Amino acid sequence: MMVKTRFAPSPTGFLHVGGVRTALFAWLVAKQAHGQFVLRVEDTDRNRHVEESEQHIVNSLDWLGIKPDEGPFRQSERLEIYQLWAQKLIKNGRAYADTTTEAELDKLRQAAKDAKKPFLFRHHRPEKSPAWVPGMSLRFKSEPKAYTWHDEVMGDFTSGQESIDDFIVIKSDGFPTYNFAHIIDDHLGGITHVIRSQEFLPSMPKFLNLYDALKINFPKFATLPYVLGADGHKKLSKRDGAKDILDYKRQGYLPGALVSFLATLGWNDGTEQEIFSVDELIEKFDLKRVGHSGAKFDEQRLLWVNGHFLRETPANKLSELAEPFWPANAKSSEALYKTAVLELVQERIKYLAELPELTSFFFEEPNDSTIYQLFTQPSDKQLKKLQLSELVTLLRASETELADSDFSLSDIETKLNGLLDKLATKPGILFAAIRIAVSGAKSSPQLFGTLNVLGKEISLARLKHARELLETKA
RNA sequence: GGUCCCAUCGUCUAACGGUUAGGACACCGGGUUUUCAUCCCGGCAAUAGGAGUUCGAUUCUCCUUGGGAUCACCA
Repeated sequence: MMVKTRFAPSPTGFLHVGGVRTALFAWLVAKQAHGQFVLRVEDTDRNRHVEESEQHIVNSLDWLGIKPDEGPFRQSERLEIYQLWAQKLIKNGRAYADTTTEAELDKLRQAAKDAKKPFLFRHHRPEKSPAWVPGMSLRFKSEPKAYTWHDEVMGDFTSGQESIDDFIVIKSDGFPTYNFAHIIDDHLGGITHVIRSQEFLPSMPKFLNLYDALKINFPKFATLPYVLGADGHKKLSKRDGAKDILDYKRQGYLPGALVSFLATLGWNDGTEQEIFSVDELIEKFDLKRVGHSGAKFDEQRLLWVNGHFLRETPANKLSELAEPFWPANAKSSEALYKTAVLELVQERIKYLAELPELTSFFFEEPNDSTIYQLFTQPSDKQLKKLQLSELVTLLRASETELADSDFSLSDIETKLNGLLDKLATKPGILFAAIRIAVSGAKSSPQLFGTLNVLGKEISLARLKHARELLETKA
């Protein structure tokens, strides 16, 4: 039988890393078995429905390369199907119209709570209920029994009849509940592996009871532990500030990095490998090696993974990816120039949205007061010992020396190393001074490359400008 | 409260019942003869507690503690 998995989000907002990981694992299971992956939108709650949500979910998965083979299906478009199965249930005496009001329900629940007893609706089943017609809610008539089942991740479970109860299958608005619809859709869709997060585990017995009533065979189940928020120990949720997965796209994270990071959040292959390509994941992923406990979402680690992927990206590909991230004043710059700049910062950039702060001085003159401040209050210990007049001398000498250079990388190196000997000064001093003059930044990419990319004209002009700045203040 | 799930460095995690409890992120230190970064080397740092089974327990069992989920006409 062909393996078929699904991801079934409800369109109530954006997708966050927790949801994405569930989708990823389901997708990996399908791809590994050369099976199919289905996207199903569980839009049966009209109150919580968010219009743009479905498109957002599709876009998110698409960005990550998690492409559905089928779907997106919408449950809201399959109402007749659920009606049909509901009738089947009624015919078999396994569902009844429920006319209990909300107030009555509250009262029953409160009474159970006061008595410190669990609330079970089946203890309050009406003796006889009216024939079910649309506009009424329909409740499943459970037949409590013990169950034993296997979970591909968590192992074997047993449950007693105390955890089985009657529950609503069709709401009074005519829409099915999750509890009902997902079972029918999975069955009709030929889903072989139901992979979902932990919050559904306590509901398993009642699901199983419904499978039985519907005469549907159990699929395989796989329960994934939670992804937890970084701050607390609670499951990641939008309420607690979980980020939209597309925020990572906007920040210049690479989909491959997210995928690798998310895959290893709760799973590993037993080796010491830390970074995985998608192909490796498809080959190596194994539900049996998914951990049982929740995993905190650690942005630091994601940052590291992303930096790794960024460094591995070929130059031409990186240029393409970086295009939307350049600072505004880079617009008029030539592609060749930007590529050269990018090459210089590639090893230090963690996410592409850092590009402006890392590269701004390549596109605009550094700020005078920043330069002045860096010279007068340097963080560098060696620089700190120098008088302004000494700095002026260093800068002037650099100008003279570089005026003769053809500004090739090797010549810049030769000239400046030569100057080091001439002035009998330390690289830590001379090069730091040049760096500040030219970049107005306390750190920058390697100096010779920076000068080379900036070019002779600009480099010399900035050296001169910085020197004059110091002279007027000296 | 009932039911259920979980428990190894700060974090992600590894360890056929036998290891100096391993790796990675973060942090700290050193090196790669300019800074930062990369890369390399090194350091810090963990089996929640208690019983039991066993020659031997991170690993199996039970209890305690702690954390979490769930008990909706939400999914």
